[in-house]
Amino acid sequence: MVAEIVFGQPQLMDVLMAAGIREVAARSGVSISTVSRVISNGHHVSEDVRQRVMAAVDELGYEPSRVARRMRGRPSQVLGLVIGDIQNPFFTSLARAVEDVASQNGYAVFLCNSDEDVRKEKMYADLLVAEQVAGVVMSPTSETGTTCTRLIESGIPLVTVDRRLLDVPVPWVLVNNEQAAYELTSHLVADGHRRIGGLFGPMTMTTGRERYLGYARALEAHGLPVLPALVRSGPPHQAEGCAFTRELMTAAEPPTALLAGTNLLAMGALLALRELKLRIPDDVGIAAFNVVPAMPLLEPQLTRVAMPTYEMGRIAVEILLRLIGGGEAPPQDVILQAPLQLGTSCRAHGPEPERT
Amino acid sequence: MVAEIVFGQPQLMDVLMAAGIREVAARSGVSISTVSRVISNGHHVSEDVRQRVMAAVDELGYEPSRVARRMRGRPSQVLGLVIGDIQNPFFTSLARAVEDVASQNGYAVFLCNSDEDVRKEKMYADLLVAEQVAGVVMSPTSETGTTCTRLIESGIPLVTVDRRLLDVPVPWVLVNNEQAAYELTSHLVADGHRRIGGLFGPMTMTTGRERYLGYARALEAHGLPVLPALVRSGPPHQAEGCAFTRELMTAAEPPTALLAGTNLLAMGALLALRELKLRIPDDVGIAAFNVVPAMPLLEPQLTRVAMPTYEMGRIAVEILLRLIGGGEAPPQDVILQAPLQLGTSCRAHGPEPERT
DNA sequence: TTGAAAGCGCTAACAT
DNA sequence: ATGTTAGCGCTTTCAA
Repeated sequence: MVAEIVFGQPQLMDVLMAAGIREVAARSGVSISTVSRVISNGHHVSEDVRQRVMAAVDELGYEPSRVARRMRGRPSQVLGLVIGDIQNPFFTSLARAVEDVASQNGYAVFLCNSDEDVRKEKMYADLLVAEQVAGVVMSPTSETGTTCTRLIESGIPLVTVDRRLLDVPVPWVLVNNEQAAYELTSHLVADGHRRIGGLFGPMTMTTGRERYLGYARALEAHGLPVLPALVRSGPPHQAEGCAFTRELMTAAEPPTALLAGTNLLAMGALLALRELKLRIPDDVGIAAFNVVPAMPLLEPQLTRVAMPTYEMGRIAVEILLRLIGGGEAPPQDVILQAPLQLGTSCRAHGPEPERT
Repeated sequence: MVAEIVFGQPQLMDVLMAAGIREVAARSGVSISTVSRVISNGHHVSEDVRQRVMAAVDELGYEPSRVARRMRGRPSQVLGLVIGDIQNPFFTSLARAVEDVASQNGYAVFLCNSDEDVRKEKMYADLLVAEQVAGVVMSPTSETGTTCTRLIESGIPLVTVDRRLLDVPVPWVLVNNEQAAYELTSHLVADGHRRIGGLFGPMTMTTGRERYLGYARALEAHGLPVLPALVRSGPPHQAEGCAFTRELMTAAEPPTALLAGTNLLAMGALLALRELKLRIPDDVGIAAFNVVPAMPLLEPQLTRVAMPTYEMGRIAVEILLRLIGGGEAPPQDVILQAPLQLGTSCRAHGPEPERT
């Protein structure tokens, strides 16, 4: 009340220019350190002063500069998210989870698409250091943490999702890839398939390798051979899913079913099968990792393991925040289960193909 | 060469600790201001010194703190992207474009999901001010720029995409919504439909209103009445698309075709039609704005206008960067065309429904 | 061409 | 409980 009169009518101008801590101090008649105390923790300030300062803050629409705070070594309120491609539905959902948990805790997040390119990933990792982010969630392109050395040296907490780094001790959040692949493959076998093609991501990544191992282990467990001719591995994109499927299905002895190791490989496979006029599941069975958003519209429904993408993102950030807070107990690595969901895409065949 | 000897062997330690400008200065035997000049613009430094400094930069793995630079009022290398929901495929594609162009120009981008919630949008707008971002791309939730006042006062350039702000002069990038809706509707009419239902986003947003206007104008142009009973408007989500479609199709006099005003409304409509066991296009025709990623897998292919989402994002950032650079010519608003793509989802009906 | 010094907006010792 | 002061890592006058 009184203050308004004492300080004349600078309101109009002050509101126009983004006010700093000094303006707030002047307006409430205290020093800037008192203002800092009020807005930082509120300790060691009389109620009277607190009120006056908060009033000035409101009137001036003051917001402390997060940049200046970071300069003072305060943990910044910013996280980095490094993923392959936000357009991959798997990462889209993950990103949403990360942003949700981050914003709930007052953090903003940098979106970084690596395109599975090590150089771009390193560029972003270094940028995040330069931006002094408080922590990073990453789905790394390579199994070695070479892109993250500077990040790690800087002491910035890092958590990986979906994939692991093998040479640095970084907490991770994954699904049980091998088991999920084992279950999917076993399901196809139980449905009567004997020649099962496998489409996988690169064997240089934990995901591709582990899923392949689950596939191979399942075949062996059922006394079936693992035929290299039926296995394809490469960049986990739609184009490769298409190409691999065309190759496999137009070979002399095509498989009777396919296991698609990622969502985009599955998308590509479905497109190729349509192009080849092969019906699902009559001509070929298919089971897949992960799903696409339009899943409910597809006919038939795919038998699949549903990746807990949102959960993975949520948990990763929670671990990260604990690390940033200087967590007491060392945060654990986390393995989530990816539940098998039955569709109608791999109906049992007879041991001999039925002639029509 | 010489420097390596002169300065002993601090390499090991220096590399471990993230080096600052001081370490670089010490190592190259110059002052920090010289180092700054070298890494900033390179002006007014002798070639000899430049070389020495760059060598030290390399050896120490020095990267200037982007935070400290921002403190000095330098335009930061950070953009903000405020969208409804990264999980909406429309925004996913937009975000990818924004990140692409941004990273090509050395910018990082904050991902901000507003959930079409004015309060969350304002929270983010203020946060972006506090982070001193260089500019913001926003798809605003409201037609009034109330959430952006502080942003605008701070002089941070803003460009809106897909939607416009009516009360503040902010450049925008849109598609010609009214024309696109007109074309889609005309197409349905040409295919023999007389009762065409319309599903739209909120009429409080430019997109919803303009698309409704195009729909209404097309009906009138063909001598058809605009029946409020056949029009629904609400949050442009899948759930509403479902609910609206159920309402319309189970009414006493259901429409013979639907116009879906957004991608998620279309998704919902397709789900509801499947649930109601209505076949497309035999039982009901449908035409839609925008597409879903799994579009190529859908049967039948939808007649639709393809939103140039990536283009919109790209152009928005280009305008933004020009504004940040203090562009000479005032950047124009941009209207993109959304091309009509024909599918088989609205096949002509006879004037009288055929009984089976 | 180079260096010394001020200061961006804030926080955290250290005084009072 | 409050104020004074010294920086955080850089850029940028201003001198030399």
